[in-house]
Amino acid sequence: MKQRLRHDAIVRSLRRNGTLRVEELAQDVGASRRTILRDLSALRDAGFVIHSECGRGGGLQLDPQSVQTTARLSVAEVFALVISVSAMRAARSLPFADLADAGLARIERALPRDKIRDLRRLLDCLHIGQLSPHQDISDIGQMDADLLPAVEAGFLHQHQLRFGYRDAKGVVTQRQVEPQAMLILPPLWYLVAYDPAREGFRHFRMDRISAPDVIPETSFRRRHVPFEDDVCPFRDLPLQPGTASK
Amino acid sequence: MKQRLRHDAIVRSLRRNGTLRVEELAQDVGASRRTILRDLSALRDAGFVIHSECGRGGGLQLDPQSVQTTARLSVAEVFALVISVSAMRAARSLPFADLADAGLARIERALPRDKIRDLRRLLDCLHIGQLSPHQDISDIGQMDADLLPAVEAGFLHQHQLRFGYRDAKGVVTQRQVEPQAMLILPPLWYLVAYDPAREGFRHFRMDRISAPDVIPETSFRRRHVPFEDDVCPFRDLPLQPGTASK
DNA sequence: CAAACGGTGCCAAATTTTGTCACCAAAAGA
DNA sequence: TCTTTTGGTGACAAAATTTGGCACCGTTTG
Repeated sequence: MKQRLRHDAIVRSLRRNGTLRVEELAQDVGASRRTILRDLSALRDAGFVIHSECGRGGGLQLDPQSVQTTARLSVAEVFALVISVSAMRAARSLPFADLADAGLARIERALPRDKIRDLRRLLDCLHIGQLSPHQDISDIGQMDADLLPAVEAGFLHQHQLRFGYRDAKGVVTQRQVEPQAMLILPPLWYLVAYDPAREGFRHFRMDRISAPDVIPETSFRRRHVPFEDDVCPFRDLPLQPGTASK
Repeated sequence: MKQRLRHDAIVRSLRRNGTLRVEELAQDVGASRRTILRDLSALRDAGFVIHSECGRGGGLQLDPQSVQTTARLSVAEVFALVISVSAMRAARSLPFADLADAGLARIERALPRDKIRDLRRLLDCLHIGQLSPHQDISDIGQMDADLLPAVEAGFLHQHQLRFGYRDAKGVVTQRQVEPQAMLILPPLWYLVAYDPAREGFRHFRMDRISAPDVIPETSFRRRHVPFEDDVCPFRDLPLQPGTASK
């Protein structure tokens, strides 16, 4: 049997049986005592907490808190998760915030270095505030599936975005703008951008943007965005406590 | 060099160099052409999208969208992530919902089977609604760190919970109840439980619960919880679209 | 057609993993 | 104190897996 599979089998067996002796475990997964001991060492290296006691009545016990899963995530998925959970925390509706943060931190640590930098830069662009109670939110639409990648590319490579925008009256106009920030006024998300043609900042509701497109030839500098007083940058919220430690 | 490490090296090299021929890649990571081809096959199995073109000017190219991370998460962390992102989606403030869901689905698939069942049962206990605008939310406190594991154990094993509860006037009473559901009225979270001593259902704000404790000897049956009309079970929301497919 | 390139099957050589055995350390009884 | 039980380590040969080399196939491009 392959090493990896046996490791999984050991974890399963320990979880099922509570406490086991090495001999029993060896018989259970069909491997020798020595191999089991080697595997235990590897599993402990991998982060599983396995208590063991010598002598009569001794045995092995897997700390149920340490049962782990390995999941493969694409970078875009990680971004989405981080931003979603961060927004959740920002909205202060979060009894599981610490645990979720710990999970995020672990996911984040697993990212390649340059992607971590990208993620930080994206989070730098995020701001959050309170929606005015007078705002009409009855017509929230679906966001364009291509919007996230486009906005992401726009932010990270400082490229202008072109898209169609349908305003509150339903009139669609073509825009070409410099993306400067994203603003969350739950439950609405806005793209805050500088429009060179109109020489000023504009807020675009993200569910009203259609057919977004990155213009690779373009480039621009980041500007100071004039936010309202009650808008707070995401990075000022205490995020990912796990990243600092270790 | 170990297989796993070489696989990582291949991904790194492809990401660095954009497009490469098999020969070049082999030289880069110090392995033979045949081994590289075998590794490529394994990587594709593992979910990496690697484009290849035959003939002159051909070569390999890693789809940057598919760059993946493997993260090890504890089960509690997965629960916290799933519940957080699900709540996010329920609050309808979610431009990245689909991606985050896909990530969650992948994480969920990686869980051991019985833990998936536990997760489903936990989600079954979750309900969400709208907080009345008259509610005073100025005194939201920190949730007890022991509460989540206790509530989880209570739900999953049908054990009663004992805890101290501080009501709106600041008076603390001892309770021993049957946990029946969790109710989210953003930004507040409530434990909905049946109190046998008082013969009725009670809502407990989770940030006002202290010193929670599971009473393992006890057991109870699930009851039909009388919810308000605007309260909706979590499971009725379209969750984890990825889990159904495949 | 020939050359450049990715991809596959096969098999012996290289490498890693496994099992056996001897032995140590700690805990629990007798 | 002595014996038994049980986790843990080192060494080494046997077993299993991985690797490299080779021949060969299919596709694309000039």
